Amino acid sequence: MYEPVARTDRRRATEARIVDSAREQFAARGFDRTTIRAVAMSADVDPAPVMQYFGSKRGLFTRALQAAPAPGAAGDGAALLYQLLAPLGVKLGGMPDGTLAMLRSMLTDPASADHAREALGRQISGIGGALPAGEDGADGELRAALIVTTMPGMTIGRQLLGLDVLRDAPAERIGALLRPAIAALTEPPD
Amino acid sequence: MYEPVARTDRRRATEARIVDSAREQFAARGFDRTTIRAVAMSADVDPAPVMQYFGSKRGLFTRALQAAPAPGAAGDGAALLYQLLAPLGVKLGGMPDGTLAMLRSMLTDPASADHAREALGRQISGIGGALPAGEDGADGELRAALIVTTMPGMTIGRQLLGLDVLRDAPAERIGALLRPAIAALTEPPD
DNA sequence: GTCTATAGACAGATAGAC
DNA sequence: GTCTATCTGTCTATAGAC
Repeated sequence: MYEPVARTDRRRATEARIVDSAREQFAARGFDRTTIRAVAMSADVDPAPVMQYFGSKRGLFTRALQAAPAPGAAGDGAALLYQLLAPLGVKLGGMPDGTLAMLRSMLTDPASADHAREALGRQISGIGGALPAGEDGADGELRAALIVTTMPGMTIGRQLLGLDVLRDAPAERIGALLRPAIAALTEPPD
Repeated sequence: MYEPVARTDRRRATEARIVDSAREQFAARGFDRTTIRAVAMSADVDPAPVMQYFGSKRGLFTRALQAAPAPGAAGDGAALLYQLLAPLGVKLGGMPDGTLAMLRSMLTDPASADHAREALGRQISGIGGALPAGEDGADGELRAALIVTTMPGMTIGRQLLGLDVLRDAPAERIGALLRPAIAALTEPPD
């Protein structure tokens, strides 16, 4: 009761350190191969408190993902162009660790797959709604899906697999090359 | 010595059944979450012979991948267009299980990552060499990489994550929409 | 040759000492 | 509140019985 603030602060700092370490490891190794023990050691704490704080390994994973802003679903036309490029990871030269953690685990961990499906689905709906519909009934959602899936494709090649050609290329160059391709998908087929 | 053929045939048939089950499971769950036990049960054999036949879990995984033809590196111009579309999984409406197994595991299993890196690298080199170089020195390899990484991106969305929009769309439609986008990447920037 | 039984390792989670 | 020690379960891999 005499130093509640200091104690709470220490606790918060420790939690933050654990979450940071966890996010790095989840991004680097995926959910399954990341161990509570390794995270604790990296954060310089013991494994027991980690369980105490977050309840379970999955709880820690969820917290690590939450720290990174989930790709939103801005709806208006102005946000469209931003949505086309920013999520591609081109602007910042790389996706944040939280997103990488989700991408890394989405193919092997069902919960991560659900998370990814929902996040990508939101992006597809947002972009698809803003795309002009083709006269032949071609709905924009499919074109939006193809645009959106370009993000994980390139991010996987560039950051997760580390393909030399993609990793060495400056972000602006990639953006410049990608822009006309995305534009082609934006316009309805004739 | 009296029925060597029949015995060998039985053995071959059993091995084939095991490899088929393994390929399905590796494609569905990835390397880590696939267990020898589950594969054996699915193939209706006991786990012990599986180890006897393939030496290790990794050996079984390798065999399961080998069964599927690795994306080749055909070099001439005629193969280029085929390389652009066939690996996209559009033609056949889906990638074979062996490829899905590799894709599923490449983000969490280092050996699978190496395999994927090499396979994609071959495709990039093959296509990049055939692409016309830009006058500003923009090399074709980067554009080839962006073309090639479209494959895992779309396949992940369509088959591994199972995004509704992509899964429900007919393959020809996807191909038709993708063609102009790929064409935009094929031509050097001005 | 095929299968039962087990060894050995390592994970997540928990209970109790300090 | 923090950590040591342990429990429980699951896996790969191996050795030995039939």
